[in-house]
Amino acid sequence: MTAESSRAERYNAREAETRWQKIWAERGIFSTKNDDPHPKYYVLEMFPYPSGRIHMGHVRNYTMGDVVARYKRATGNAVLHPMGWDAFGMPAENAAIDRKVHPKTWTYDNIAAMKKQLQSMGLSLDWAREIATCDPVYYKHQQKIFLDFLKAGLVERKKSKVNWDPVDQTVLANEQVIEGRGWRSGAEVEQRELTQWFFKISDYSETLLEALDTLDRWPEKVRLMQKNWIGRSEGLLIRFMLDAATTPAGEKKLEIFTTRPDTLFGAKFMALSPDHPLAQAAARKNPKLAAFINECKKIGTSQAAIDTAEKIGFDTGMKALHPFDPNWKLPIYVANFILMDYGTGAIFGCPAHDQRDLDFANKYGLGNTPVVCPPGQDPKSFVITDVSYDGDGRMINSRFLDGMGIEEAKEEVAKRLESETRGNSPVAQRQVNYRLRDWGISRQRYWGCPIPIIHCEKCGIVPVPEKDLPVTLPDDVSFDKPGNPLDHHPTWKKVSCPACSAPARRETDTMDTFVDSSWYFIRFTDPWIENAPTNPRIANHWMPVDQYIGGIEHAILHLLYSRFFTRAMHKCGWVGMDEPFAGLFTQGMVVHETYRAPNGEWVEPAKVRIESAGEERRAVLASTGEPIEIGSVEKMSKSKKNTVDPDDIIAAYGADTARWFMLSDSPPDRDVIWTEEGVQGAWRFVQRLWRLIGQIADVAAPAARPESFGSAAVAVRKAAHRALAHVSEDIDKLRFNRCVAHIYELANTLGDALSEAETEPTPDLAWSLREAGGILVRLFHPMMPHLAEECWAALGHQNLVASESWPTIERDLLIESTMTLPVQINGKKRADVTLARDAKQSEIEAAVLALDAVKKALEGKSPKKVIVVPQRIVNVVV
RNA sequence: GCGGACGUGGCGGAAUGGUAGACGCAAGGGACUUAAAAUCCCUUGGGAGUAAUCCCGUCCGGGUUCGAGUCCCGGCGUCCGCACCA
Repeated sequence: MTAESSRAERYNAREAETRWQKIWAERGIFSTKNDDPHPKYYVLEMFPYPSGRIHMGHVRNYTMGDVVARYKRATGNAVLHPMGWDAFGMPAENAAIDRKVHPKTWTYDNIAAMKKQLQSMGLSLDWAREIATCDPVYYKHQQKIFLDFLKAGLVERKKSKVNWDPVDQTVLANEQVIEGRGWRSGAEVEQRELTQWFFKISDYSETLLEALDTLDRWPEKVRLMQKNWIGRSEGLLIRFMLDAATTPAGEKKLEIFTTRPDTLFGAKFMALSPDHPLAQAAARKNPKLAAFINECKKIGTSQAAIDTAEKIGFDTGMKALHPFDPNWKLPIYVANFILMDYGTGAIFGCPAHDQRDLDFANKYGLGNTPVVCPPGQDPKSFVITDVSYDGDGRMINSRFLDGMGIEEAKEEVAKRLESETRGNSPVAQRQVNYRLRDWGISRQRYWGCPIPIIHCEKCGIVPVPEKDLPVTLPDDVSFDKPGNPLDHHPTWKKVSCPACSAPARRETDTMDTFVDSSWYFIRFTDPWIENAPTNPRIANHWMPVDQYIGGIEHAILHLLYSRFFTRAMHKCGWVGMDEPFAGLFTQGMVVHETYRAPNGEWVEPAKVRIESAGEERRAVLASTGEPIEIGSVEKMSKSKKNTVDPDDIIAAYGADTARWFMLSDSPPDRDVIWTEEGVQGAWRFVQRLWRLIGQIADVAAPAARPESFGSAAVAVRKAAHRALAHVSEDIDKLRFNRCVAHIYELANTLGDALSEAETEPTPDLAWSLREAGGILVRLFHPMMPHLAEECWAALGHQNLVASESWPTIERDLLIESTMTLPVQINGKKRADVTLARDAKQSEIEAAVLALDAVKKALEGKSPKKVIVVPQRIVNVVV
């Protein structure tokens, strides 16, 4: 075949990519109209924090989203695919402290730089909807939402123990403490008692938990993590009467929460949190107890200390009466391991069936009585010493419960205690407890959304009137002193009370940045509306997000907050649904080998040259040839210097190569190993596609579809439509690595077909090659959009492939007229048999039994059984 | 401790209970070239055999099934999440 074309031999990605990006922008093909009548599809990737430069994780995330967006557009949807900036946060303030740059300047410079980088990736984003959360135009509405939540009873100000990050000098939510350390600073978190603003997420514990079952397009793993985080447990709230002789006057009863009321006859002691009111009351009369409580508080300053602290208790001398036996008195201890903010802050201890209670009882000589006997165990010989038993069994030593199963016993105890009253209240009631705590949103930092509240001596807490929104951050702040710059500002916090005009103080805490990201996806639906956070009609049109893509690290934090926020905004009328993300996909990380010089220093991949001699693979310093040790494959990080800069890759190979490699090989939810060889492979394929399409463009094909097709043409057409069917299905299921494989297969097939056609191909084959080439280009367009445009133009099309619709599958071509069935003998493959597709069962059997291999195996006997699975396989059992 | 996921060639990985290893990478051999790059062709799970072909093979041990990488039971290993939650 001749290829004397004027077309460039090699595809110049740099030149072509900027050219096509410009054309897309000029024609505005990615801007989405809110009144587009096509079925809506909202695809969203988690918006980035503007740290300064994008990293490979962003490239992977945004490539996946872009594939979905372009595919959905091609299949006839109105696609909403916006981008913005999670722009408030500590790093901007750290930059201000370290480099004397204003957080605003730093942030907006970073946004500009990163936007340019994202644009160089060729993402089909609607930039007209761009949002920065640090923009007063955005946070004005967030303040309005805060005030709405306040009115709706979803905001609370309360004093509580909070997680204090001593490095960032701010409070952190429970979700933001990872292994006892601040999620951003890594500093050991301390416990402090402060007055804070809280969102009452715990009001929604039950719905947040229950609705997880409806999120069938979320990863099981994420749903499970949220379920565990919400931590529902069902149990019984039991009121123990106190022994009047041993307790202070006025204290009559002690409430505890238990999930094991069945073990009530195994009780040996009661334990109170050091913060429990009864403990506090007793301490006022008992200096030794007061000293003990003080001791507990000292230990509990850092999370690490709590983890390692020994379980200690103090016998208060008080006694509680067993609910089923007023003569049975249980000693009441104060113990350091009882949490005040779970349940009632008090427990009854059953040492035989709870390891922690057993450790405590053994330490203080309280003994134990087993009340659940494991199946097959003789109750007389069942003894607990150091290991408690928490398994199933039959009740023993438990009076009227004896012989019952655990569940039966729980029910019996509940029934009896519910119907019994002491004073005016029942002895017990069924209760559900959650581990989930309210979301503390106060941050003692500057670069965040101001909380629109004024503190007045006379009027107390006064919301900022809506006409005064936004409460904007002052620009003239100083970062010289530690602490909150807003607090140090000479005038900003001094205001007059909106209610009584007296001098008052502005709230100087700002909101947790996770508030900013809890509703941005709703704002994207109409980012222009000025007088309200949302236009509910438009929000309800686009929401929920059909496909959300981001990292697994947000499995709890951002995703749980957003689910809460959507419910709360629903309550306030800003949106009409509870769940923000119908589909969620969590992508894996980008990892890379690490390299270490002989002096122990980490070396950047860009400075390393890999040399392979046969099987061996070794690394040297590119500049000197000095040998370098190849270390383990790890998440790209600055500390190990194993990062690759997307800019460098795009400059060297183009965005399409980077995008293609990101989607190849690894399943998208697993980690992908970035290798130079892999990028080279992707780059070679880009060039190969360009040559292949060039060759196809040179084929003289008839304009009209031929009447009939020869076998070579049919083979080409079948390959194209098979690939089309596979790629369509695989994009739908986000299996990009398989899409890549099918595109390779089609390219291989077309390459082979071209080289097999020795002379100029027959008209039917030429037409089929053109058809297949056009399908191929549209198939790889979502992954490599610039190359696809270039190829589409080379094939003679005047329009943009980005606006072209997805090819239509000709189903007839997927059906073979003959089938080749593998023939097994006793489950092992021994032969193939090719038959007409519609061959009858009896015909298949006859053909199989006539095979030499089968005859040989049968040795003249008849088979025990012949299993024919239509279209699949035949198994002969001898 | 509790909960979950995973374990397939030299590597990344394919495989509705139905031909294990698609596709890519790496490697080896060859063609083209003065040479290199680029490109193209061939080989590539292990073993036996000139060959046809046969045997073994999806972490280990059992089981269900005509048939198991896939389902069930029991181990081992790796990774992740939660962790004084009563």
